[in-house]
Amino acid sequence: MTEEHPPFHTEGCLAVSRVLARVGDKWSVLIVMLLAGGPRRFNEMKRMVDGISQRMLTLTLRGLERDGLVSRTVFPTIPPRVDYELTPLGHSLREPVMALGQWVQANLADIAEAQAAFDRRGAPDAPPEQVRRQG
Amino acid sequence: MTEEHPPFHTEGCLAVSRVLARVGDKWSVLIVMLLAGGPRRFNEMKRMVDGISQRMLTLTLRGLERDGLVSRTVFPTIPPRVDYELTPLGHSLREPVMALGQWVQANLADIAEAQAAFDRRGAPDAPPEQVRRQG
DNA sequence: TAGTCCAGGTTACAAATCGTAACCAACCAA
DNA sequence: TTGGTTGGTTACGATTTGTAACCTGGACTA
Repeated sequence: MTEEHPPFHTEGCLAVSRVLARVGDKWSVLIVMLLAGGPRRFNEMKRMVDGISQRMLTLTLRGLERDGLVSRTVFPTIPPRVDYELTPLGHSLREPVMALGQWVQANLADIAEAQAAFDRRGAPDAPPEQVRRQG
Repeated sequence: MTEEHPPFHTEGCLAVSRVLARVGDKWSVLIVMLLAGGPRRFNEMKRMVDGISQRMLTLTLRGLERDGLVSRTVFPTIPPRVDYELTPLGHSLREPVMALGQWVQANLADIAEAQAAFDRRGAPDAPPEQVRRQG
């Protein structure tokens, strides 16, 4: 006990990680970047994000809307029309998300290489775990 | 046809979103931030990240190791000792992750308020999907 | 001598989530 | 009447996540 609470262990960091997991998931990022260019309709986005299903698009948009990052506007026409748009909060998210995106792009090769090396190590047979330090 | 490829739809953005989903998941972020302070042992991390299970810690660390963000050092002692440490690549990730973290912290209140408003609007007795179990 | 512990993992199994496809509502065109 | 539109929702199988139990293997203990 009397354990000093590490700085990353505070509720702040926990909340951060929760929100990060939400805004950082595969589809959310793509949708935020897509909406960064302006409001879009549902099916328009479905076509653009190619690979996403109606269900996942709905769920992702609901999540973003719930977090206040995206606004949803329904036009009571037939057939229905629904516009999605980044809120100011959503727009402010663009910057850090793009920073992360740029990091990924800049290090994509390193990551791919590390993955290949890791898979090479683990796949063929049981390689000896190398001890690099003394304990 | 009107099949113009939108800018965010390139393979680059797809790879970015894939890696982002990996490094941006709930546990990975906490672990990267935790290891930012220096190398740690397995159980030490398990205690610090409170709420994570052995399995998820193992899986998350394996994923980070595979991506070249974390290095794993085994000491062949009894009982065993394993140190995890951020690689230079992992350290370089700190910056954009913390930027995103700062955005989240700065907008935590807005997000919470938006969530509350959304839940109030939508379903007084049908909460969407938030944490239902608590440890 | 057996029993227990430790650290770090793995496995078995339940619960939640993702993904795919089908269906629905309301109205218009043919 | 049938078919087509848009924006969803539901059903259901496939992944992924989470929980709990077990394992190793020498040291400590009774």
